[in-house]
Amino acid sequence: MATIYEVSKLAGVSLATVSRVINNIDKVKPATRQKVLRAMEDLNYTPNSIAQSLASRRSNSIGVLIPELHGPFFGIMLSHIESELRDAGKHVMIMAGHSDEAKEKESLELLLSRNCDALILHVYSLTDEYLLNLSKGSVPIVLLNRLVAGMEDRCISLDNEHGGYIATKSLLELGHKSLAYISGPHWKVDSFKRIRGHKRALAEFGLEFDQRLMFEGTFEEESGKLGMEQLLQSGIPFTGVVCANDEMAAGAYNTTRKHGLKIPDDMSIIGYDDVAFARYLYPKLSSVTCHIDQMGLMAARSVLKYAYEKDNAAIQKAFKPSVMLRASVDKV
Amino acid sequence: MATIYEVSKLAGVSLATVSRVINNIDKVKPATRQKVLRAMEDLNYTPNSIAQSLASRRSNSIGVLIPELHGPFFGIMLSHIESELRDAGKHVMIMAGHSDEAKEKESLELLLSRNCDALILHVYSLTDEYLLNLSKGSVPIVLLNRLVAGMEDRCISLDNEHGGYIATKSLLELGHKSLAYISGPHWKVDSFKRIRGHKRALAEFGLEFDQRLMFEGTFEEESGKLGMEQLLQSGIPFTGVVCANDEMAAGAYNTTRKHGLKIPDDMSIIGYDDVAFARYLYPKLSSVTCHIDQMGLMAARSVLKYAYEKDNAAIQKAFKPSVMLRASVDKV
DNA sequence: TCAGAGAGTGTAAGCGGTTACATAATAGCT
DNA sequence: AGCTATTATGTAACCGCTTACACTCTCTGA
Repeated sequence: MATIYEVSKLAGVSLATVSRVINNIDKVKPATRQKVLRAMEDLNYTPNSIAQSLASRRSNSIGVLIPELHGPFFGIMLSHIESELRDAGKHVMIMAGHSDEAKEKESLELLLSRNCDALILHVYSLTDEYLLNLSKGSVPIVLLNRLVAGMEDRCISLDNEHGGYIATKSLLELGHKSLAYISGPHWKVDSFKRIRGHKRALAEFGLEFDQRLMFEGTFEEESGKLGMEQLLQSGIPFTGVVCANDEMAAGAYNTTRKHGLKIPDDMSIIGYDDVAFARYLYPKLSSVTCHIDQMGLMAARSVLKYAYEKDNAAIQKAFKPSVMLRASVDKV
Repeated sequence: MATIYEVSKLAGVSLATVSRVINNIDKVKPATRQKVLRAMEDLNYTPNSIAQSLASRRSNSIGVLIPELHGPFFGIMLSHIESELRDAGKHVMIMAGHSDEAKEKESLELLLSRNCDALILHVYSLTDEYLLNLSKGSVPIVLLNRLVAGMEDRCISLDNEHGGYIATKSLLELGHKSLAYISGPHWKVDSFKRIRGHKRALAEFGLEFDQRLMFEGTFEEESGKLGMEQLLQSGIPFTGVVCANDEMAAGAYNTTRKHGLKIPDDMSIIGYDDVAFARYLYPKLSSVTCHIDQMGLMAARSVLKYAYEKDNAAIQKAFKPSVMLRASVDKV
């Protein structure tokens, strides 16, 4: 790999001038610029971005820490973050935190030690306190799907309580009087809030929450199957089930059919997240759409604003999910 | 951020000694090591990996270039690459190439300029020649889902012709005599090879290939719908359809139902890739599984072998897809 | 007792750039 | 032409770390 030194020698100018040409800063006489470009071309030179980063204490790269690299949810988010930043000439360093405190911390430190200009964090295990403290450092951080007091302007958040509320409400409005709920792990704050919304909707319609119609799943398809199985066997009658994500809803479909029940005639089902495959299911799954593409986009824009002072695009911080009703639900 | 210099001053030793402690190389007297560790702790010091990388010309990071960040396929692959490498203390820099030559090249150069110790490339637009040339450079590269002559030992490849062959064959073995095919874009080599396998299976069973039963889709659900629509309207009778991926199969499900046909009674459908949601569909979608998890794993191991001389795990280079028959197909 | 070996540590020259500051070249004006 | 204000370029000190090499101490064994 050629270095800037070789370029400067070939072009007959100083290191500084080459650097100026590379970075397009300061004025360089057109003729000189040409000589340098020519030399760069001849040597097939690419600046070493590590060296640039060390010297300039900037890296043009944004660290992104998400729970997992797979899954329909994160992929979309990542994809939008990347394309927006790439269009702005920045690039992303992606790491997975696996919802594990040690790993999240380790990844975070690595991203920092790599001179990331900013960080987009979608983390579960790190505490509010830790994040708040981090946000006081010199590297701008943006939080995804989280709202931490004291740094609201850096949070792209989603109102999970509202999501749980509208999911349940949309079924109640169809006349359902008894609903089951398949939730995610209770310790996850997202799960917890959705449940709260569920209860609020029930209360609003004058219905009692029945603990026996609540199943705690894992967000995986298998637990949707299992949950539906247990709910049906409980003997408590219900005409609809609200699932805390689409995978579990897919599992619920499976069990429902196995019991000879028709969707939506005998059982209305609604999911959450509205991932791509919700529309592939038959009947098409109703779901709560979380605007993950938009959230990704806004995280990217926030970074452009806070880390690079590019303040030309509107930024939405707080998102409210909305319901997509499809063939999986019906009047009772 | 504290620097190595401050640590050395606080510990009362030289920079070199601190560096030795950090990297665990050479012998350092236990007492000295303690002093250094103590100082590091006190200053809450983390080595600046950019500087480490520049000085050592190594980065402990592997560049990964894939077509897209979203989609069920790439997510799984990425996920496996990342976890294997992470277990080995390495980390990944991920970029998306968007199947566009300019972007792929640009991303590649960025990864190189970031001192990546090795590269895992899943690219479509770069030519064999370019890749072969690249592989002669000093940075080890591993190719995913591609076989380039002259660098076979660096290729993790998948036999797409065979995949197309077994997909079709599995339907023919069930007694089908007339099959339609919904393919991906013909210019993509993967699509092309699968079609070739399809034709080979037909020939083997003494069946003529009928161009009118071939639809060129885009690998997206919508084109599966559209393709099935056109195929059904063509008037040529067929009892099964082979789809070049699962998304299009999902689309085909949709259209098939709309026409009042039952799956698998009236129409057998098989997909390709065997992504997660194939099992969520009803009836469960038969598919060709590509072992993408394994391919990701092997790519990671190859990197460990070629870039870090870790040669302890077996590496499989060539993969053959296999058929997963589920409820979406039946005897005719 | 002393040379030689080995262990432990320090010195200083990079790695490939950026950038404040100094200096040289040119342009603009009287 | 002469002087100043700009503009263009060069010089050299970093950025934070690694590492070849030199050096200083023990510790052996003859």
